[in-house]
Amino acid sequence: MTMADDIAAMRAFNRFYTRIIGLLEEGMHSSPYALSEARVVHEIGKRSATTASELCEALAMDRGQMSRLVWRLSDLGLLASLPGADKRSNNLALTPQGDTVYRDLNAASDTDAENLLTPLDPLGRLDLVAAMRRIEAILAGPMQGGTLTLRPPRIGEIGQLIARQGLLYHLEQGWNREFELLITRIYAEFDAAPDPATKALWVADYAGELAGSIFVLPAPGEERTAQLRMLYVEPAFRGLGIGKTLVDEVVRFSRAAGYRRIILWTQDCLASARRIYQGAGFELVEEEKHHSFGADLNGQYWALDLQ
Amino acid sequence: MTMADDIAAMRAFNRFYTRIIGLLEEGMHSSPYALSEARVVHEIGKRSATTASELCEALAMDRGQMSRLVWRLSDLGLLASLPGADKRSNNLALTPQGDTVYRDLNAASDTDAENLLTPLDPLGRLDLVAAMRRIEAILAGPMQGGTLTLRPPRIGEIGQLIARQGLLYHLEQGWNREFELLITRIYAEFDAAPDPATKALWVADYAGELAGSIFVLPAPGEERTAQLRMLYVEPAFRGLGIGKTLVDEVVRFSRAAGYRRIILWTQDCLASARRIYQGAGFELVEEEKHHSFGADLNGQYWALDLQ
DNA sequence: TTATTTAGTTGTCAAAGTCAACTGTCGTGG
DNA sequence: CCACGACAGTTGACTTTGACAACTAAATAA
Repeated sequence: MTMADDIAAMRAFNRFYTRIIGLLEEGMHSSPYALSEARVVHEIGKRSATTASELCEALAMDRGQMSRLVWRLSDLGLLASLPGADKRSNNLALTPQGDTVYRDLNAASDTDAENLLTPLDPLGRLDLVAAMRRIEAILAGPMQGGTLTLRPPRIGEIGQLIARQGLLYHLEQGWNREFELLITRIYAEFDAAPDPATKALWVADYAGELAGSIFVLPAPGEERTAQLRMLYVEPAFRGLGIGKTLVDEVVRFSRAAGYRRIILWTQDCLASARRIYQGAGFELVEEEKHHSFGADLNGQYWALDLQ
Repeated sequence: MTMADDIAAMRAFNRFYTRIIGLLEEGMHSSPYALSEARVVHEIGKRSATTASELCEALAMDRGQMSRLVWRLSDLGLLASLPGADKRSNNLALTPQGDTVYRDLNAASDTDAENLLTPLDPLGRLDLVAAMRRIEAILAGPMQGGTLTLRPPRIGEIGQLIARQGLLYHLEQGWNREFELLITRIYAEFDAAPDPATKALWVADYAGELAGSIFVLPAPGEERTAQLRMLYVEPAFRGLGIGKTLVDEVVRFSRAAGYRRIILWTQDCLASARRIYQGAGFELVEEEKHHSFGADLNGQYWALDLQ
């Protein structure tokens, strides 16, 4: 996929979605309030109290226009402006009537959105929302206020983990489909491994997006030793401490499950992973050159003794 | 994920993307042409020749507005209107100067889009474009003019196939993660199977979207017998003959590879798949009740003799 | 033939958006 | 402390956009 193709696809989507947004705004037309009025009411309702200049900022509107809009909405009784500490600006808030208008507008927008969603089958809805979330996450950059939760994988996410890691290491490290095959086997083995009390897989869920994962299971042939595998963090969510959280969780779980030692295998080209292992107390046990996934690699065995 | 969550996510995306589109249109401001003029030039350039009413239709504009716009653009020398067979309407086309303006506007829009794409890492770009394609495919419904191609899977697509089928059959049939585990193993086995001349996996690519897949490999323990597995078509792309195309390709390949017989295993609850197998000449060999994937199922063995 | 639809033009308005000048108010550096 | 620049908001004058209706002329249907 070349840059020109990407640009063409993006422009096609922009044209397409401009129409969708146009359709949704058309719906607003039936309300007695103009679009800009509705946008202002919505914005104030969301923040519950602001100043005019903040509204200009948020809605990308002219100050003059905003001034007149505030007047009109105040005349209509939807808006109250009390002078604040700073006598240059007024604190704007919705009156009770304004609040009902806000709710009405919200309800109308909700049904508009619902009308787009209802004709879809459940899978389509799931996909649509996931794609929208993804676009936001990618274009807005690492979100500020997301919450991180570790949870077991949902159905379909094992496949996603395989797909993402196969693609990711192909792009970042140039590894070929041998690697995708390997991790497909690894995940199949994990699922097939017997005792659920000694193994666990966590998905890092950051603001609803799949941001990373890790799993741990008994190391083959070694007593009371756990094997940490498949640590991975989405590029878009790096630098948020997700990798550390995942490894810490594995260590916590392994202790609780009665393991005495955790081992792992990684490659020295994966620098940020190595830093996380070091930070968690792992120590390098052995190194070994090998040729895999179409690349010359330096495999590393790390271990952590749990007292 | 409830409907209310989906609606909230969709509205959040709409607000977000309204801003993005606003930013892109801002870029247009630097050009000497107004937004509506640019849009008309772009639309005519795309179709190379049209009438005013078609433009109104395509751009959702008022006829009066369009009439004046056409006049202005004609005055500026960008547009030529020759009377057509129907003397009520004029055929509109860009003059050479109009065409250069069209190209300039296009180039400007391209760089605007490029500016959004360049800060992204390759994976982010890939994801973004894929997500945009997906939204278009879902909201626009089955596209009319897409081309279907069968091709080998790209890196990362095996994982996608696992994810999609795991999720799909969970939603449609209520199957649990046992099924996802099974197909993870099946794909791992396929990849591990030895001779590449007797096995093949196809991905159905419809207009750039992953629309379905299938694979074939030697049946274990039976001489010169092929096993067809994992036929699947995305719900959004059903009714386009993709399933039939995939099965036909398997039959063609199996013949060419010297197989004498193709067998497959399916469940009777998968009605549309059964119809495709019947259409390709397969015959039901045996049925067997079993409990798998958290459901009571009726497994069916089908076979096709290749003369 | 007449009636109706379709394509396009023109006039009139209101709303939306732009620009610049203007009044107060705030905060800071000399 | 006070002069000055920055900031919040207002107002006037303007352009652009969009919406609606009345109109002409050609095409099409009854």
